[in-house]
Amino acid sequence: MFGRLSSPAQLEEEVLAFWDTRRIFARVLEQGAGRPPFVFYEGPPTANGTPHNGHVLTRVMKDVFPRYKTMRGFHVDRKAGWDTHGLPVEVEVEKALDIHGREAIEAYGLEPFSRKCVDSVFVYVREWEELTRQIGFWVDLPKAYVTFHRSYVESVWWALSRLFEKGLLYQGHKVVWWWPQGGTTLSAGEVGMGYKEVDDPAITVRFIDAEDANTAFLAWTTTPWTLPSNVALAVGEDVDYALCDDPGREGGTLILAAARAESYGLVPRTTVKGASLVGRRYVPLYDFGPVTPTPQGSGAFIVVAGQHVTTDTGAGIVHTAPAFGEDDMDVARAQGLGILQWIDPAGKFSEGPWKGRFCKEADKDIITELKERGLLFKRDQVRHQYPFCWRADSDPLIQYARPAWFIRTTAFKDTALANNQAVEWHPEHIKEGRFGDFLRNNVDWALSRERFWGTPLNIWTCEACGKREAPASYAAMKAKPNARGFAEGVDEHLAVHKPWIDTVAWDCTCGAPMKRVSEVIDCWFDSGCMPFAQWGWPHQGDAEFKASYPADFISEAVDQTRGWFYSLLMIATMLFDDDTCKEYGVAPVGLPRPYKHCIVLGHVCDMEGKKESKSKGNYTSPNLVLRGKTRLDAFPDANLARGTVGLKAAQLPSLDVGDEPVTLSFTEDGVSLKTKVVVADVKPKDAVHLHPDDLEAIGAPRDGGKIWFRTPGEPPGADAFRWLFCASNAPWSNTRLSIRAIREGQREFLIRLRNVYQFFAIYADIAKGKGHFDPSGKAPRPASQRHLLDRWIASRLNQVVANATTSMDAYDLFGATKELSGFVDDLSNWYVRRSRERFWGEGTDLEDALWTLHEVLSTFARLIAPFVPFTAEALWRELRTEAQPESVHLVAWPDADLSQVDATLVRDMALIRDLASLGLAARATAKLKVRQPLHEATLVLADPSLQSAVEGLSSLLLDELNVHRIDFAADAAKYVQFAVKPDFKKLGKRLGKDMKAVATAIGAMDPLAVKRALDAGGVDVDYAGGTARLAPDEVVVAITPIGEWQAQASTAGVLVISTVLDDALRAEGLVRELVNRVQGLRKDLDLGYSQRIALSVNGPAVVLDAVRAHQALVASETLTTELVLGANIGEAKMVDVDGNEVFLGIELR
RNA sequence: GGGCCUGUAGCUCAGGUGGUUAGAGCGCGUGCCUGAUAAGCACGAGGUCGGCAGUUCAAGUCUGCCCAGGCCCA
Repeated sequence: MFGRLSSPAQLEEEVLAFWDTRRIFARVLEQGAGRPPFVFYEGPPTANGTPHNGHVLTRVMKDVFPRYKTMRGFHVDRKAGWDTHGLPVEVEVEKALDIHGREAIEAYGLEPFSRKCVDSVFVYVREWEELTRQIGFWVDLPKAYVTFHRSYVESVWWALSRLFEKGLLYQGHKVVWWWPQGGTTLSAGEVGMGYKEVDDPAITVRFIDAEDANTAFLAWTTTPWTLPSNVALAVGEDVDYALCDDPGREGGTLILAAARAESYGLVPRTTVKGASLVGRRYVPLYDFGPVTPTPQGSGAFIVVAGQHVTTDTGAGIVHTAPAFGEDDMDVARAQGLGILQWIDPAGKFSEGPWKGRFCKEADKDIITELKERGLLFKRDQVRHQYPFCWRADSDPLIQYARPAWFIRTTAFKDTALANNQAVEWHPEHIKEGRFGDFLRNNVDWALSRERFWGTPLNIWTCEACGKREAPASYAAMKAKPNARGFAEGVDEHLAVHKPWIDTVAWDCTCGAPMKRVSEVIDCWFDSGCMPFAQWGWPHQGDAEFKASYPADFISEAVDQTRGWFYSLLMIATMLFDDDTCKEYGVAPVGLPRPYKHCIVLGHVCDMEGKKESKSKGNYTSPNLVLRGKTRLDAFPDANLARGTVGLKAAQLPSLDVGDEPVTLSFTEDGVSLKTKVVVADVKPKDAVHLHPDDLEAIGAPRDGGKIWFRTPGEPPGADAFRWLFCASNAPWSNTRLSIRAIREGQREFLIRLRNVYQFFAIYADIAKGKGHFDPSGKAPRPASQRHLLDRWIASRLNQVVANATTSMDAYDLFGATKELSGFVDDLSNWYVRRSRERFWGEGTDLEDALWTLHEVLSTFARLIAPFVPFTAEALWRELRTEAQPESVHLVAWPDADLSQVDATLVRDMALIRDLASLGLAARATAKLKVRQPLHEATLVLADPSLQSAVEGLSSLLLDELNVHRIDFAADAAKYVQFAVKPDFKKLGKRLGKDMKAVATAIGAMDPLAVKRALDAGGVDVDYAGGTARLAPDEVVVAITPIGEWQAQASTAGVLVISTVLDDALRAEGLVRELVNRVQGLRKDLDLGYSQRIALSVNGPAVVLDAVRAHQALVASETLTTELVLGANIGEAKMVDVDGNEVFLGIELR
């Protein structure tokens, strides 16, 4: 028996259970041992948040290609990984502990804090593992690498140690968003949470020219407290600057951007280019102390050129205080300006008259003081968005330069660019666009972070002589002279973290103690070390590393361009040059490294095209797609009506349930309640509102709790989800996700395919029961001897195999899936549709049909396995023979057998399908339903040479159109008129400018005459520029129907149906109607597909006569062994047959 | 403000190297078929291919500028 396929969600659970009990994934890996490797790197996700739809996309992509390559004969190791370090982790822990800032964390204790971080990174690991399983992502979770594990940290240390030894690590300043009251850096995400609209002073200040006390530069700022730390003024080199009379100073001159003069009420006297101002010196506003020089020098108090200068606001001359702005710092670094930082980390002035005052609070006094000195030109106020601490919202954040460690990546810019050249990016534009651009503008990597939970920077400094060392491992530290302070009795992974690592010390050669710097590192550096750190290399895992470097394939979303794609490439560029490879016994990898192909994924968006985001709530939980249920926080809301559930407005379109109710319950199998979805002011993420009485009704506490939320109908399941991401558009364009879109793709592909299988299963079982079909036996006939339809579908299948293979080898997923959907359409809407009667028959043709469909389906199961692994597995399980592997994922991807491809047949069949369309359209216009047989259809082909092709396949056309005969019109002119036009593509190249004139000329000629001339070998066209002789293949002859014929036309030709009905045809039509009614009754009675019956037909003579004339047909179509006419048997039912009252009786036989 | 991407039917998307009836699915309307039924088929309505210039015999396709949206940076 061929089993029927379960509903998607159930089918998927069954397949998952099968994979588990039969260890299929493990066996796939075992089977791959010894095969050539295809290397895949998992970009580690972080498990301290729930997985969302974007992660589903990534995981699908990371699954499809390894599955494909496995089936193509490669060994694909798939080591999972978890990203566990970094600021987001700390933030989550701070939230959980309700503390914030350096002091609060230190007060809480660094040891328990780090332990909390470890717990936090795996809070949602079960959700991740469950999603990974349900979506069918095969990845080796038990062997996952974890970035905080000691072996991983020590690999990162090795990398840093190498960079240190090469002199590529240096100390400098990095401008960060700083929370002075908390003494902490905030992440970009945290800064984004704290923007408020505030009023700030906006002042324009005179900077007096050092050479000419009458001239002043005007600069504008909203942070007066940064003025004492000014070191330069920046101008745009191409910007026009105006010299104006200073209304506040007799004989004075002001310089500002010409475009801004009017807004200050100033009239330009002359203008000069910014470039001519560069190098002018000015008098510092204050003198609190010397400038701290940068490595390049300290040429402060000078006019410099800056690319960031705009003339949108202010004076078009930018006050530059590198300690308090990133652009300013960049300029300072580039120009060797030096730094002034008269604000301490607590945000207070460290020198001068305002010493001890909080920076922002000193603004007023600074302005007053400048006014007294005559330096204030104008005072305004601006209302703008300014960030505050998201936890303490009265504390403003400031941009603040902190000492930081850098990697001199700029020294590798050229190599990195060359490396990038060798990477195959999908889509291609990333190479020169987003990524190439980023590399060309490379700045040194700011490596260190003044935080707690991260890989500790492994640099130790001697307190006395300043000597520095960067040991590459824990063991190397222990081997140092008088090494001490190693954590005892602490988890080995924690021991390599703060604070335990901070006590490790040893003696310098000078005898003084060496202690570690306090910083941890950017967690992007962690992830970029993943190719070797996942194996703990070079301290361990030598064979594993060497076998898996570099990667053939990685894939992540586009936001990783500056993240993982960069860290991987830059670290590999710096560390794995040929010399290093030789030193470590790694075969030189050359370029690219460490990845060859990268698919850059677009974002998953809502139906408005907005990126799905947690805070907006404009997304659907993947669980609803996969299993139709998810857990949400329910909050009581007495404003809601009973029986309604409140969601965020943004969630409604994504949920896409329309007016249908959703079902809520407290426990998974508990009391359930159907509720209508309404909009409510829901604040938290993943939450709903519910009336307290409703909460109580389902057994939940009245003040809320976690509940189960179920959507109506069958959930689409993992394969439908995967198929959407594979087949709806190219992976790099954004996907607008909705349940509706998932279901649409599901219907078009999965359900259609499933229907074909169910059809096969029904008839294969019947035939098997009669001993007519045995898939484990030998096929009765080779494919070449079978029916045209069989040969056609085999041709199509092998074409699809060839094309899909080519596409997948080129990483063109979308192209491959388009081939597959096209094939399911061919299979369902033509092969099965036109072959139905063959499956009802018997004998060799039945066996051929069953064999063909069986072969096609089992090959197709292999073809779809990488994309929809569940459906593929279920199909394979039903179709495979005992001798074949038990899982489709243990089988090879099919090879295209081009000897089976009959390209002419494929072309001819396309023509027939086109003609069938014409016929159906003609019938529709004539209002003749298909069940009514017609005498004939007359065909005029645009290309008469195709006549024999049509004749060969005409029986298909006869059946599809229900006509008795096809005529090829001898005199085409009787039915159609001709129109001729040039083949623009062919002629355009030859004629060039004359093209238009020739087209006009030929259009004016008698089409019939042109056609005859062409038939005779060519036509001469006279036009303004002379005479052109056109060959037959340079002119397109189009035909259109003439007169009132029941005709339809396409480029293939014209098809005319005869509309004349006689009594015999009517009788035939009646019989087909009657058969249809009997089949309906059989179905109502739920009769088996091969159940024989006795049938009585009683009614008007016209019906009885018709049936009498076609007794054999009626009997065979309805499996009637006894036909009674003009009397009733059993409980006869009245049916309508074309307006006739007919009684049908059925009894089993 | 900069970079990259996108803009084609009401919606979601296809449309190598420029070539003259711009396609599909969904939705809508009409009709049909069906012993595959959680289906299927056909027909119809629906398009100034974001806008404006330019190159060309010929532009959805190439170039420039603009507009709108998305993402990443500032």
